[in-house]
Amino acid sequence: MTATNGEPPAVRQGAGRARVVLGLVGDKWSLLVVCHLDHGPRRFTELKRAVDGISQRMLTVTLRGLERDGLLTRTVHNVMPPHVTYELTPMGRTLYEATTPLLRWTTEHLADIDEARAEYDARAEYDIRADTPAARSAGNAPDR
Amino acid sequence: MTATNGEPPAVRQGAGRARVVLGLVGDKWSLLVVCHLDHGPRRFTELKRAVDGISQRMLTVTLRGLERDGLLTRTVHNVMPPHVTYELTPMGRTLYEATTPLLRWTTEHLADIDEARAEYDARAEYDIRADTPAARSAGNAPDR
DNA sequence: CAGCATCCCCCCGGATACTG
DNA sequence: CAGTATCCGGGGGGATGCTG
Repeated sequence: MTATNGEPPAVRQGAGRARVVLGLVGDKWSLLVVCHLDHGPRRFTELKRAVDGISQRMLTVTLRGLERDGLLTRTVHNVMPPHVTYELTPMGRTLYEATTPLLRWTTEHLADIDEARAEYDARAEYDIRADTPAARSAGNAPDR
Repeated sequence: MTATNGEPPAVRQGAGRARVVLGLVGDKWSLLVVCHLDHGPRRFTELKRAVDGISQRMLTVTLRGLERDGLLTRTVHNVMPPHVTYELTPMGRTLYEATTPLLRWTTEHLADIDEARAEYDARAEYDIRADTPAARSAGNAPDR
C-alpha cells in the first residue's frame, strides 16, 4: 500500500526502525531521564531537580511511558517519609548504551553544526538583502 | 540558577548532549529523511514518496533544517524539467552511522518492548477492575 | 514526598491553493 | 518539478491546586 516502489528493502527497514526509535525516545524528555538514571537509581524529586526544566506532570508521564516500555522499574518504599525510586532495567541500560554513539557524535560535531548554522544564516541574510535570484537558480552546483 | 546541586558533572554532560541530539533529530521527520539519504542523493519528490506520510511542507522544513545544520547539501540543476537533489554531507553520513546502534537496538528489542507494554497494560487493567490500593502501595518491590 | 486532575496556551504539522 | 503562503485543528506540555 505504501508507495515505496523503487526503494531497496534496507531503506524501508531503516526508516521503520527510525520511526520506532522516535516513538520511544523521540519525545522531549525520555532520553534526558534515561541519561540521569544511568548512574543508578534515582528518586522522583531527585529527577525533578536533575532534569531541570521538566514539570512534575511531564516527569510523571515520561516515567510512566518508560516503565510501560520495560525500560525502567518503579519501586515504592513504605517508609516515612515514603519515597519511590526509579531504576533502569537491563534493557534500559542497553538502550542507553546504544545511544552513547549518538551522544558522542553530538559533542564531537557541536562546533561544526554551530558553524554551519551561522554560515547558513549569514548566507540567507545576504540573499534577502541583495535579492539575488541568480544565486538561487544559477549554477551553484558543486563541481564534483 | 539551574539547581543542579548534587549531580556529578558527567550526568549534566550526558543530559546536555541529549538535549542537542533531540534538537537535531528529535523531531518527527529528520531521522527518517537522513535514513533515506544514506543510500545516495535523492530528489525532492523521491523523498516525498519514500518517506511516505510526510507532507510537502514538512519535507521542505525538515530539509532546510538539515541543510542549515550542514548535514546535507541542496543542489539545483538547471535543466528541463528542473530538479533538485539532496545529498548527505560527510558529517551527515557520520551522523547516520552514529544512529545505527540505536536503530539496531530497536530491531533487537522491539518484541521485548511490545511484550512489556502488553504486560503493563494488562496489569493496569487488572488494577482498575479490582481496585487494589494495596497493590500500589504494598511491597511490590522486585526481589532482585 | 510523590503524583493525579484540571485548565489552557502554543506551536507542530496537515490540507489546500498559488508560483517560478 | 519544487517549492512558498496561508489557514487551522489537535495535542504536547506548562501552571496551578488537591490527595494519600
